[in-house]
Amino acid sequence: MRLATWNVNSIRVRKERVLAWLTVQRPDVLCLQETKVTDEVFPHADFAALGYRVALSGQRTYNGVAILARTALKDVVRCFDDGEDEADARFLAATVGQVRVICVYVPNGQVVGSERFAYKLRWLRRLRWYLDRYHSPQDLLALCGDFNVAPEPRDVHDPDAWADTVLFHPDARTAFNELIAWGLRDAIRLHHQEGGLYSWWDYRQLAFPRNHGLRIDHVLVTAPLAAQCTGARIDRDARKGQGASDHAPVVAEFTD
DNA sequence: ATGGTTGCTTAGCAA
Repeated sequence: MRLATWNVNSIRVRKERVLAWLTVQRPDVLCLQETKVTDEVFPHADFAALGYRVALSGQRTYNGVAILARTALKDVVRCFDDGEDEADARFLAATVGQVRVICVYVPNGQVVGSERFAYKLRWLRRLRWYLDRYHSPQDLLALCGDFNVAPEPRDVHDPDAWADTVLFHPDARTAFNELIAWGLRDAIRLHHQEGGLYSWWDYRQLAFPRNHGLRIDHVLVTAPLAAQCTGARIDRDARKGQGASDHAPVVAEFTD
């Protein structure tokens, strides 16, 4: 199984690029974030033509997540079901084959100390609660998406400069680590230990050509799924050129 | 210290 995650920053603007990427990469599962469209507007037919089925939790203007798969998507869930009001479409889970796939778009947090940052930390804790409540670390489970957290200094081009920002703040890293501590492995780190592997580059200041990036998009897997993980990579090429998302896809491979 | 870019929506916000 080939599993990928990609923050596309508007499926409307990125549709042709995503279709072209699917045609070449042929993942079995693709998790999308920031689709920015309601479910009625999502271009189902274009993906169906490439052989993909779709599970959606969409929203106008902001957020929006989707899971594309070449086989059936079963037992679709769209919220934590923890009793809290949730206006944002940031969570989507579905079973593909034997694997439970969870697609998340973790809140960015905007500014450290803001209400949005508190919401980000709270959201990560709710995600941990969801795993405790509905899953076991022994499940075949992949938690994929844009976490808006770079876990370690080697995941940030300039850790000192980014330490006070929402993407690399100690509180965000702690919340992320508490999620990992439930029983998850970072698919990229199962296979690559070097720094300089980034999944997001700001549109501004020529950040991409300078490789001023951060690794904030992740495929996190339970131990049983980690045992089946034969490789992982970030497709930096997908960030190149005009009309690219500011994120690159993360791809992981598993034996069946 | 600030700005810079993109997308959605139309001047300002979110990222």
